[in-house]
Parts: sequence; structure tokens; C-alpha cells
Amino acid sequence: MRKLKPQGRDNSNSRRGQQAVADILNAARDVLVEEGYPRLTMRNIAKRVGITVGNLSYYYANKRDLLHDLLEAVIQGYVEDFERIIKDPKNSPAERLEEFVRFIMGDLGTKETTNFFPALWALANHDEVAAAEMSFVYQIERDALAEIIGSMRPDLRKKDRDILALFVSASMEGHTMFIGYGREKRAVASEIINVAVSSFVSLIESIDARAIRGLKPVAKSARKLAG
Amino acid sequence: MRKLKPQGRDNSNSRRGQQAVADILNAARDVLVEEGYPRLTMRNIAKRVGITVGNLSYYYANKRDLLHDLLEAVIQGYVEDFERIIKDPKNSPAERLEEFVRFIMGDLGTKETTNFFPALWALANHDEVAAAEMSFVYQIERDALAEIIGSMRPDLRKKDRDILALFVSASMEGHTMFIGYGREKRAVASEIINVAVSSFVSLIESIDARAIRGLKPVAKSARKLAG
Amino acid sequence: MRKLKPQGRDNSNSRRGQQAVADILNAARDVLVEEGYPRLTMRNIAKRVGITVGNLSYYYANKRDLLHDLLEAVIQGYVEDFERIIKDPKNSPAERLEEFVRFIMGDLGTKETTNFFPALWALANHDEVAAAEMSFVYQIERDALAEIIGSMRPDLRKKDRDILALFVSASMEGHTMFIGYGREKRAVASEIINVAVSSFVSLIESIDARAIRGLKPVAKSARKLAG
Amino acid sequence: MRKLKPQGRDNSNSRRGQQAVADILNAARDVLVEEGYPRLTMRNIAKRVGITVGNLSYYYANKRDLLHDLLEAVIQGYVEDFERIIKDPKNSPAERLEEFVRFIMGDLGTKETTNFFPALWALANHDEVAAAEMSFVYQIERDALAEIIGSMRPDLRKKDRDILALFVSASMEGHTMFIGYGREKRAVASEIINVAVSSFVSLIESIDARAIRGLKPVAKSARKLAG
DNA sequence: AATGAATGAGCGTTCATTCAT
DNA sequence: TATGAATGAACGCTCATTCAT
Repeated sequence: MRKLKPQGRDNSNSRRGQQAVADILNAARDVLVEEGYPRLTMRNIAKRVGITVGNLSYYYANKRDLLHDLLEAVIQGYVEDFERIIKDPKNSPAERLEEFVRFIMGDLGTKETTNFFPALWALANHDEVAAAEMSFVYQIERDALAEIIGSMRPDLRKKDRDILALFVSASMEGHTMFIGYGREKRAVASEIINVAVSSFVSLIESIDARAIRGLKPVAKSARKLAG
Repeated sequence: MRKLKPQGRDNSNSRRGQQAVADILNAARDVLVEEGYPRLTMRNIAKRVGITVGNLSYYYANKRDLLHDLLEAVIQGYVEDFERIIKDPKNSPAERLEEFVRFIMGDLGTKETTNFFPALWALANHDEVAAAEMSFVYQIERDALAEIIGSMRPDLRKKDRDILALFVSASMEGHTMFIGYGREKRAVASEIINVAVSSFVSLIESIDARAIRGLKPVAKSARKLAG
Repeated sequence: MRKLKPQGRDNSNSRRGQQAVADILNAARDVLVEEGYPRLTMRNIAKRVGITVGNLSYYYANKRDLLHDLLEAVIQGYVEDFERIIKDPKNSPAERLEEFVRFIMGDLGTKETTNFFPALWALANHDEVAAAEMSFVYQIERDALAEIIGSMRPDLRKKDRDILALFVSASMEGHTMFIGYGREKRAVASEIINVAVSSFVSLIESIDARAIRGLKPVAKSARKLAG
Repeated sequence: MRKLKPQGRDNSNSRRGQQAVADILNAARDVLVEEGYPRLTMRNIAKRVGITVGNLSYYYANKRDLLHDLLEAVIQGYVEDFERIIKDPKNSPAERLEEFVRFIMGDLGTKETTNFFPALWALANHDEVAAAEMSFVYQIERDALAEIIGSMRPDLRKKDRDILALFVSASMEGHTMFIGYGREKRAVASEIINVAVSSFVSLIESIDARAIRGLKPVAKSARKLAG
């Protein structure tokens, strides 16, 4: 996970204030990552920054705003990563897909990412601010994937490319809690990523658009072949 | 998501006690699902059951134990589902894989599953009880998958089958927060599940064991084929 | 000021709870009377009762409700006083008026009344609950006065009787902060009450209905008479 | 209510400082009038002036001093009004009394007066500064009234004139919360003021000094007359 | 004169937990 | 079994005040 880039609030003009806001968001992220959302309290954040609650609420008058800026800052970091990868010229679209998958699934092994995203998902289920931020970052991720997929399969319709992007994105994210930092299957992360790359590249290269709409039974035909 | 089957604790001898514990766990699950973990308070649970906090603490002296039983009960429901599917005789292994995938990814569209599992993942990051329960249920899921994979690809080593099972399992779970109940991409759940079935069946049927270990570059060879 | 008669809430069934609520309201009234509204905090009330804040909010989940019950209980005491006086058979209506005035203006010398009502008036300007309670108690007071006035002056229309009742009531209340408990002019309270009785009785007995509507200039005619 | 005339403090030498203090006191009065004393915070005042809390505390190092100046400034406005009315030459003393009553009870219908004075009365019960200011303004009011009463009734002793002045003053003030700005009985303010003028003029003109000392029973004689 | 920053206390409220009945 | 009552800590937030710049 990357450094936070706070958007600022009104304190943006003062150097001390900017630094304080950055410190607060960093501390908040650390609390969220290390102790979990239920412990993300104003007091815990203030303690980690080394200021008083009173002073914390000078910068953030309420927790809602702080959470909003925290999620925004964290997510902005990923968005910038995606943009960099997309702009990176690569020989083949498949290579770009591979790099993208390796980047996402590699990053998911960092402590911050491993802990941040499940918290975001849970939060998004009951918090509109979190839901909006989550929606935003994954839309960017899918846009990047859809662009790569489009260059690999110009024959596919936009809607199909979007579905494939969604499938690849969601599948990658699902590995967070298994091969993430300190997680049970962290040891096989490398193999899992290999499988992922292989599976996704193969899927994109060879899927028949009819299969997306369920017009091309897979398992049953496989049965016949096997029989 | 299925009815909860509380394991009981010491109240297992009394019929009334069993019912009360079941009511409590159902209420607790509802609170968790509908309001989120931070709102899963003893008071909220008691209110939903229609008893007092004092009486709730007769059944559960502390929140830890209640949470433990709640997770256990919810998870036991899934374990029973997996067992039923595995025992179900099917013509082909691929069909069984398809059914398994369709079951998991279909269930993930229910309100309870959509909300319960992200909460469990987030919780597991900072709570050992949750981590243990999560570990347990996914081990069962992977065991089921590994068994099916083994019947599809007897040539693969156990370790490779386990990795493939992990990949399929994690990939499926990752769709919870995207095509789950009320989620942004719920509308394309059907297409996504088609893609998943197609992708997983194809992956299992055709993956080369060397690819798992990274000995068979995918994207680069793909480039050559494409070129 | 009289003993508080709390209406109860849900705790009305339990003897301990009833006593606790009564203790709370008494303590709250004492805080309001002795320290003023800005110091009427949950902590101050709890301290005076000898319980913890946590326990206080077991009886009153929020301050709003507590304030409502406090005002209601205090005001109910006065309402009962008014009713008793009205029912009290007296030889002449004028005697009843005198008794009423002496009761109100006598009570206004008690510490509780002297401090409670200005607080209520100030509160009513920005708090709807207080405004409603204030409106209620003075309506009762005016009803009592209007009834007496009606028996003294059956020739007056209801609207005129109501206006006279309002004038007498408001005039009496205005003395609270001057001849009330410990106030600057407390020493002449007795003389002031004599003047009040004399003035009100004389007013009711001799006012011309036209004067109420401004059709009978007072000062100017007085000038002529004086001239 | 009239414009505030701040007495200055040490900032009196600087024109900008004078203006700033005036702005602060005006803002403070507005907060007190519109939001009530509990909301009369340094922050609210500063916000209304458009300065920071830090700067506010340059002009007023503590809230006590600010409150003192606020009350003083507001009250000085009334004192000047009283003086103007007294100096105003009128044909008859009764006319002067009528004008005084109409002025006071007319002013009491302005938003500022309606809200300011109940706040002052409540405050005076627990704040010596407020008590002193309140004492001061009403002494002026009573002095004015006593002077008029003296010219109407040269036969009365000073003590009796003072008591009558107190009665008239207190009675008038008592109408604030009933016929004041936006209050329940505002609609009959005009009739109430007519009654007040009629009642006060009649009282002053005809009261027997013995009645003040309770030597001339009013209601009982009335009974006889009625009987 | 004016700001931004900071403190420490206190606010109303909620929490898990305990316990006598 | 079940309730009502109670605690003490923590929650998000606001407050008057201080102070370096």
C-alpha cells in the first residue's frame, strides 16, 4: 500500500496543518489496518498521532469526515497505481494483463492491503461513504482491465469485456483473505498467482461470447468428451 | 443462508434453553447481517430476541462466547451444504464442479451470505475465534473442491489439486461484494456465474502442472502465438 | 413548590424504579433551581442522586426525556394547587381572587419557584418541550382566573375575561424576579402583594369593557379630570 | 431593542478596535437572542462576527468579561430610552405614565427584548454580573416610574411611591413571555396594553396608602358590597 | 490584530458486564 | 429463567482557554 495523499480540507494552505492532516490519516489507516474498524476511534487515532482528542477534532470536526478522507486518500493511491500500469507500454496485451494481475495480487500481500480491503468491504455494506469509495476504486480497476481485454479480444462486445473485467477483478480480490499478509495460505501465494495469470489469460484469449450468456454448456459438453 | 443449528453449550439438556439459544443466535445473525458488526451489541441482540440484557447474559456470560457460537452455527450450515453436494452422485466430475460453483455463487446472492462473509473476513483479521471459524469453513469448501478436481485430473499431485481448489474457492468468494445481494453488479450475476463455470472447468481440465510452478510462461508464449 | 409527582415511564411497575425516577426528578429540579439550566447536566443530576451516569441513563436514555418529565412533574404540582383553590368554596368571588393572588404571589417567594420559572421562560424561548409545558401550566392558571373573573363580572364577554385573566396572571408572574426568594425587593413582598390584590380586585370590579378595546382613553380623560 | 453602545474597555483608543468590539457585542446579542444562553459560546460568537476564536480572545480574554460588556451594552440602550421619555414634556403626569407603559410594553414585543430579558432573569439567578446589570436597569426604570407617580400623587410617601413603581414595573415585565415576539398571546398584545394602562393609571390615581400596608381589606369589603 | 494550533475538561450517550432478586 | 438495576469505561463531540507566530 502506498503513501497517503490527503486532499486537504481547508487546512490545505498551512504547512503545519497539511502535515497534521497527513499524520492523522496515516495514523487512522494504521489503526484500521492493525486494530480493525471497531477500534478506529477518535481517541485511538489521536493517541497514535500524539495529539489530544480536542485537537484531532480541530482538524476533523466529526468522524464521518475523517473516515471519508481516509478512504479517499487510501483509494487515491491505488488509482494512481492503476494509471501508471496502464500507461506502461508493453509488447503484448497479454503481457499487460499478466503484469496487472501480478501487481494486484502482489500488492494484496502487503499488510495494509490485506487488512484494509476486507474492512472496506464490510464497511461498504452499511456505510454509504465507504460504498461510494469502494465503487470508485473498483470501477477504475475494471476500466483498466477492460481496456486490456479489449486489446486482446477486439471481437468482444463492450458489455462482454466489462463482464470479463468484473470476473477477473472480483476473482483477484477474493484471494486477499487467503494469500494476504500473514494469512493461512500466504505460503502458496506465488503458485496461486501463477494459476491466476494462466487462468485469466487463457480465459480472455479463448472464451466464446456465447458462453457468457449460457448458450454454450461447458460441463455437459465436457462430459461427452470425457465419455 | 440456512437455519442456524446451535451446538448448545451446557444448555443442551433443556429444550427451552435450546430454543432460547437458537433464538439468540438467529437474532445475532440478523443484527450482524442487517446492521453490521459494530452494531452487534448485547443490547441489540437482546432487543431483537425480546429479552433483557440481563437474561441474555444468562445464556451468554460474555460477548466473546456468543460471537463464537454465532460464527460456529452459521458456518455449520454451510458445511452441511457442502457435504450434501459432494454426496450427490453426478454423471461427470465436471458437472459436479459446475454444480458446486453454481451453488456457492448462487448462495452468495442471498442477503445473509452477502453481508455475513465480508464481516467474517474483516473480523478474522483481528479476532482469533473468527479466524478459526473462517479457516474451518473454507477448508471444508476446498476439500470438496479438491475431491472433485481430483476426479477430473487424477494426474495432478495433491499439492497442485489443493492449490487449484484454493484458487477456485478464493475466486468465487471474491464475487460476494460485487454480485451479492443488492450489490452494484448484481444484475450481471448470471453472466458472471457462467463465466466462472466456464473458466474454472476449463482451467481444471487443461492446466499444465508446470504452469502452477511458473515453469510455463503464459503471457509471453501467448504473445508469440498472437504474433 | 411542591413535591414532584413523576408520571413514571415504563418503570412505573417497579417500586424501586419508581423511587429512583422520583429521586432523579427531585435531584434534577434541585440542580436546575440551585445551579441553573446550563449546569443541569446528566453528570450533575447523577451525582446528586448518588448514582452513576450509566445508571442514570438506564432510567432516562436521553436528556430530552428527562427534561420533559422534570418540567411535567413540576408543573403538575402547580396544576393540582390551582384545582384545589378553585374547588375551595369561598363567600365571595373577590375573596377567591384575593386568595388566588396571595397563593401565587406567596408561592413565588419559595426558592424553587423563584428559580424554576425564569429558567422555564428562558428555556421555552428555544425549546419546544419547555414551551409546551409552560403554555400548559399558564393556561390552567388563566382558566382558574377567568372562572373567578366570570363570577365577579358576568357582564363581560368571554374574550374580555380571558384578556383580564392574562393580564392578572402575567402581572403576577412578573414579580418573581423582584420579590422572589432572596431577590432584591423580597423585603417589600408583603406590601407588593397588598397592592396587587387591591389593584386586581379593583380592576376586575370596575373596568369598562370599552377600555380593553381602547375606546375609552384613560390618561387623557384623567388629565381632564385632574385639570 | 436598540443598537449596542459598547463602553469600550482598553480598546477605546483605537477606532478599529471600537468597531470590532461593537461587532462582537452585536453578534453575541444575536446569538443570545436567537439561540439562547446555552449556545452563547465563544465559537458561536466568533463565527457570527466572522473572526476566529483566537482573535475573539484578543478582544475578550474570557467569556465572563464578554458577557459583562454584552449585558452592560444592551442595558445601556434601555437606560437611554428611559431618560428620553422622562425628559419628554407632557401635559399631564398620567399621560407620561401611559406613554411609559406603552413604550415598555411595546418594546417588549420586539424579538430582542422578548428573548433577552428572560435570559437575563434566568442568568441573574446564578450569575452576579447578570444580577448587578439587571438590578441596575430596573432601578432606572423604577426611578422613572417613581418620578411620574410622585407627580401624580404628591401625597404619597417616597416608600409607597417606590412600591407602586415596583409593582407597575414588575407587572409590565411579566408580560414579556406572553405577549412578546412570537409568543402565544401576541395577538392580544394591544388589548393587554390597554388594560395595563387603564389599570396602572387607575391604581396610581386612586390607591389608598393604607391599602399598601394591608390596613384596608379590599376583597372583604367587596364581598360586603356584593352582598 | 489576527490566525492556526493545541489543551484538558466536560458534555450526552452507549457499552459489556455484574448481580440481587 | 428472567428481570431490573447498577457500574465503570469508553464513545464522538464541544467547550473555554492559551499561545506561538
